Amino acid sequence: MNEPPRPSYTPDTAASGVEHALRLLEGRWKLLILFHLFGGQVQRYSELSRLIPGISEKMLAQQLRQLEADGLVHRTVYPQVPPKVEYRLTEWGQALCPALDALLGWAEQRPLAA
Amino acid sequence: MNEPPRPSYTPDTAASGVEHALRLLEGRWKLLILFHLFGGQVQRYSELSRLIPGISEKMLAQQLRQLEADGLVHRTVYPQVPPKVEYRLTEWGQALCPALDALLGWAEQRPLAA
DNA sequence: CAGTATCCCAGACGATACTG
DNA sequence: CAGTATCGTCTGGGATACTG
Repeated sequence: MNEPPRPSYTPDTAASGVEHALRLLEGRWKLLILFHLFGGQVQRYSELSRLIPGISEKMLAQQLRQLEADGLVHRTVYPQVPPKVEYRLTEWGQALCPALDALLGWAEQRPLAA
Repeated sequence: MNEPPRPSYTPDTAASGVEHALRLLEGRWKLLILFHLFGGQVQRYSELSRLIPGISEKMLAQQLRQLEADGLVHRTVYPQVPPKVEYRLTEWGQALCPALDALLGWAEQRPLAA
């Protein structure tokens, strides 16, 4: 039999690191937003609003601001009328893709309901 | 230059999958608990309570029940006095380890404060 | 030892209206 | 178009006390 996977880090150090990281992704909407920006996609505010049904304008704006403040998303404002704002991932934001891919793989391994 | 990583899945399918998976890990404590069970570790309630400073008994019990209901943690009750209950990860729970490892790697890549 | 029960609060989230 | 402002609700989580 094979041993269960053992993390290379210690629980204490890892906990603080991942916990902090997970904080940045918390909430109902952030992952959804990020998914629509993966692969270098550039989206406008209204486009994201359309792509994510059910999100309110308040939440979309709020979550985008937080993602921006946390360094995951880059916001570009074009000073024109009507206004135009584009969102894209930062490099660090893009780097999240493999991790979420792994998480998705895990989700798919889920055994049928116990 | 290299292209940004492009997920193999579409945002729509992936979003529902990862979103659902992330739901199981939501909250302030679940990751901490899981970390202390990785590598096949078996812990008692009181031990977890000691290992995770700041968690209230209510939250520890509540989160453990949810992890159990979600199929991540296995709970063993020894019918004796005083009571003894042990917690360990299920196979699926152990399978989460690489994904969190990836997430930790991402967290460490974080650029210095913008 | 391993929990439950109860009360309480802050913040997450939603709906709607308004604005540069 | 891309947001803010305001209000109300719901739930995650903390503190404390009690129990089989």
